[in-house]
Amino acid sequence: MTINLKQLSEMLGLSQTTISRALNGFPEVSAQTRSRVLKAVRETGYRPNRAAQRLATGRAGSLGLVMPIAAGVDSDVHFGEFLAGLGEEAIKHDFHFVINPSAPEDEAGMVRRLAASGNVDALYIAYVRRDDPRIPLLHTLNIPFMVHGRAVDQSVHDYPFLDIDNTGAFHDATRLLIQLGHRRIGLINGPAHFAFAIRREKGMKKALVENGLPFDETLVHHGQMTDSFGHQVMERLLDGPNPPTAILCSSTVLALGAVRALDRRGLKLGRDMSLIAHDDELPMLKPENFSVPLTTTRSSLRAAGARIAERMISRVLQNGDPAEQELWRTELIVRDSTGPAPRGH
Amino acid sequence: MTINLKQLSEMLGLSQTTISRALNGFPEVSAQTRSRVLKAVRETGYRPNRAAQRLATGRAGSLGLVMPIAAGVDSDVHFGEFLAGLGEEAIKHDFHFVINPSAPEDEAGMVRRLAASGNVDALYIAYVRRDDPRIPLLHTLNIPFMVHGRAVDQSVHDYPFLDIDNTGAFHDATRLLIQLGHRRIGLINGPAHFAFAIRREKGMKKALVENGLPFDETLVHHGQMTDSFGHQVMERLLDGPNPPTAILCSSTVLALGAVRALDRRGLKLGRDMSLIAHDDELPMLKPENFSVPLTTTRSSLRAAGARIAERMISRVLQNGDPAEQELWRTELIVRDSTGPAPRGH
DNA sequence: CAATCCTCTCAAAGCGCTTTGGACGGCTCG
DNA sequence: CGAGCCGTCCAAAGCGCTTTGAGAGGATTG
Repeated sequence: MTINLKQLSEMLGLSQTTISRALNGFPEVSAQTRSRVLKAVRETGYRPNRAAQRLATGRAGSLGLVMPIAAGVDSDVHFGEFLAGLGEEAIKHDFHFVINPSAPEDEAGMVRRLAASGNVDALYIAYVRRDDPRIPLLHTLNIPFMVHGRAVDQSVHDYPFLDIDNTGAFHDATRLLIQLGHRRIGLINGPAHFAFAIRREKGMKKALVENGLPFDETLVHHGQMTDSFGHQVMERLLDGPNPPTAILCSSTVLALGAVRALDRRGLKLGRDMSLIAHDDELPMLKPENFSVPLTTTRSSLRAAGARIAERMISRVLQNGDPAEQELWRTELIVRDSTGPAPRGH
Repeated sequence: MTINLKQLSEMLGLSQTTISRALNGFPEVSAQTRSRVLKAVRETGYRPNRAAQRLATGRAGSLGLVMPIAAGVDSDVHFGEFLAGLGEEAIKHDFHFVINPSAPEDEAGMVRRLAASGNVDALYIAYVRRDDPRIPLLHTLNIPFMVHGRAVDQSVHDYPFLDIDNTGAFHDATRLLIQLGHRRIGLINGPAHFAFAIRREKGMKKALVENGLPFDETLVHHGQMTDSFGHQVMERLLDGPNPPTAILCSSTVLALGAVRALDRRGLKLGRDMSLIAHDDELPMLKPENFSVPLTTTRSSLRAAGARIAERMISRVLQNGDPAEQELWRTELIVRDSTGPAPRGH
């Protein structure tokens, strides 16, 4: 139903070439012709067919991402926030994104198919694992890509990524707790196979070791970043033989559950228990709005999304970014959920 | 770098036609040839170029959605959950989706462009307004579409949608509160221009009227569905001259903030104040995990996403769905956040 | 044994765009 | 005045696939 180039060219008595050039800003079209074309486009509502455009040019303004999904698997709150950042930037350059849902176990296959399908200009991957097979795979695939995060033990190093300094963040947070006199510190972390979780644990461990404190594995728990998991772990820790006096949480969502467990027992945050959470700046859950405002390590997930889109797009448009690697430091924001360790410990 | 049909056909000494047919399951290819082709495909990693496929067939297995986005606008937690449902179903049919970010004020324009661009087979719209201009627009656009929700005052009625019975949900919830003896009931709702918010308010009003109770506008508040807004409204209501004894919340996220306001004042949920929230089944925030488990009107957003994908795909594949309209009833799940109205009221 | 029917394969057209390699006037310049 | 140039425009090729219409060869039929 929608009009195409050929029809438009017949209407105007011009060649398809001229119209194409007029639309794409080539200089060899007279001003008069160009405005005639633009007027006709406005009136007819003509839009170039993207598939044809892509076939002809090899690119069509789209970023690809694979979204891990499965019937039983929970969706991730952080995904929406990240997408918002990505979109915010993409819209400036008239890019859209193609989301391919994929079973978690087939992510590598989906990446490969997405790249070969030829309908994305660049690829994005996240939820990086320790030694993520997708990274070497992408290297062989000959398509621009960006990694959100970075692998831990891997021979491949020269790939473009944006990551936050997870180790540094949790190192700093732990050090603050130690300075406040805490000796037993718990960690409620994300799933153990994710690189960010590995690094956060590492940062915590490092600070403990630097200060001559033991690292107690029983205080560390990995799982889904949900309210329920935070609650469950906190309960378990409090019921343990020798509960910690401070807790690190990998997300404010986990903190939500953890705090609830404290409330239920009448324990006061910042006095009976200190807590520092990592804050991705989810708009629906602000650390300053907790009953006791939360001390956090802060880094905007949305800003990361925007930056990643920016870099992918500039690579696609050939404006550089030769495998640049970016590591963002997080901010340690001290609020009321941290306080001196209770006596008797 | 990736191999194409022509190269593959030369490798095998077969025509492109035969390979295409072998791959797409046409009967007129001998079993032997077919398996030879499949073997070669496996070995070379050949994938048909989607853009070419789309150009040739007119379809390419993609659903389009526009995502409202802007620099200052918060991302919506519910979006990710919905997307999960959509993806879960899409993957079964090897569909992907194309997300076009759009400034909220240009959503109609983006819908039009997306339809004309020809790179989606069907369109999805959500965040329906009272009299949403996108619906009549889609009607003229000659592309399959699905509306999540439905408009309120609109001359156009014959479009395919999936909606939940928002009026019924809040009617039932309100009736329960009235039966428990509540006379003053507050409502913390989503943004006032959204159809779902309008219907929820209507449902509440209806129950009040049916029971001869007055509808007090000062107890109704509209805004972003965030923790902060829930908290802010609850504080304001409690500080008012004649506070309600029960509250309806349009989301568990709003309830989160509202409950926090109650906790801060030492008010006990289910005793000093009753609360019913609408529950979209966000995995990160379960009503049964609140300090006092929440009574809710429940409906799975994820299931809605899956169903919408299913219907769009079946329309694209010509398997029917002649403008079918679906209205899902919600379940009223009674937990501990509702109780008899306190005496003295 | 010729006529017919399958079975399997192919060449070529076409989807809607971009881009290459001219072509055609009207200028300027020596 | 003819060579060269510039400003505009165009015809046609090509992107990688699907699909139409046909053909070659072998099997089946009367």
